[in-house]
Amino acid sequence: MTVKSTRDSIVEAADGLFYRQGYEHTSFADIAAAVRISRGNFYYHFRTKDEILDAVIAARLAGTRAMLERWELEGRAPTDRIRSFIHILIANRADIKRYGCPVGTLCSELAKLNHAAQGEANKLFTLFRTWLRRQFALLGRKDADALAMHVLARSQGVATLANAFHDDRFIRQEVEQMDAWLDAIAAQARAPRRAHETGGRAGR
Amino acid sequence: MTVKSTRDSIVEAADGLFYRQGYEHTSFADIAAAVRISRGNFYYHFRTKDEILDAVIAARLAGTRAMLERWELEGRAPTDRIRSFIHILIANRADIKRYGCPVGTLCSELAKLNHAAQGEANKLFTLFRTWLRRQFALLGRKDADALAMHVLARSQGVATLANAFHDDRFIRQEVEQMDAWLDAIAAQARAPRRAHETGGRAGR
DNA sequence: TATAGATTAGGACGAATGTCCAATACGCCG
DNA sequence: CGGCGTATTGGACATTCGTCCTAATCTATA
Repeated sequence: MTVKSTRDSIVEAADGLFYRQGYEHTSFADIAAAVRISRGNFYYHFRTKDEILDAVIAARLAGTRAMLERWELEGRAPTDRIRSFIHILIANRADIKRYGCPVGTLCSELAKLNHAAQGEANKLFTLFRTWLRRQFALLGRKDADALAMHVLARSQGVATLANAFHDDRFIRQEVEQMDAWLDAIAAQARAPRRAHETGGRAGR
Repeated sequence: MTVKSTRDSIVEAADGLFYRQGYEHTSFADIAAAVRISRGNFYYHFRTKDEILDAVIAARLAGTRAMLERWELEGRAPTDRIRSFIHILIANRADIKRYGCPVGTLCSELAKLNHAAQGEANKLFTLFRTWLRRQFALLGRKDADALAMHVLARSQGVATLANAFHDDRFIRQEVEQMDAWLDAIAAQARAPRRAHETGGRAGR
């Protein structure tokens, strides 16, 4: 890996600042100061703030895709892979407590701003959604999409509350529950005849 | 009810704008225009933007307290009351799809701004949390707080994803699941000896 | 009606913002 | 070395922001 280009440095710094301070609250000056370049140079690479946002979202999409591919290779069973997803709540708990979920908070902010990049940002969610859906489908679930949305939603909720209450134990508690829930799904996949036992359309 | 005072009109308009556009993205001029008063008059009632935010949060806290008391009176059994909470997702689904949860999005934004009013805004969550906890405690649950946080988290997650995907069916689906989950809890409350059957520390 | 206090209007202020440009420095190839 | 395209600099710009002040208007009481 060669030396980072200025453009990449800008995107990287903007990414972090957008996450920690929000998109609108981050100024050109903030990013330029973080990269230690002048605002003029900044303008050479990106003509508008929206362009930076587009680049940041594109970078996040690429990063997410790479991460999902990694999980796909590392996890043998689909349940292992889904667990990889659930456990980012643990791995990133320090940041989540302080800044919430990078995806959820960005999409929420852009929705309020009615920003043109809303659609692109939401693709981050879609990426996780389709990936999770495939994993559940591999477990033979007809309701794979509903399950994927369910896992996504619970993770989002945990992130939001962990952010508000700065509560570490709560995160672990909820992750434990989601693990148990996932175990039940895995058990159903091995003995599909008794799937009705746990009730609920989405396999709870 | 007499004519609304100017101050109350300001708080009401600011409340709506903060919800729909976000706190930072809403300017003095926006609020003044919504109330149809001059910025000078505005300044007479509130000297800083933070003061308006404080007033809006105070109003929301009062409104929430009143709503919880109403639910307390209307619902005979604790499960009925908890269901009242869950079903605001349905009642407010139009707004939630467009702007997310008023509490969650405000707290998230203030966290990123590292705003002084974070603590007050989080009290909105605490209000729901303690109220839900009491309901679960009335059902004889030792893990009432964990259950309260669980319900809160799931609602937050549903709101966030409904906002991102503008999905109505998803909301109904998840509410159905939460209803079923609540029914199981109610059944356990009636037959507490078999509570271990559904497993999970938080009574899943 | 006169007067004091509360309310409203409209504009001024500096700071910060996103955007843009002209001038300079750098690095590679002839 | 000379020249050319890329990269970088620092500052100019109009606008908007939150904040603040003064003058005018309304309202109620004496």
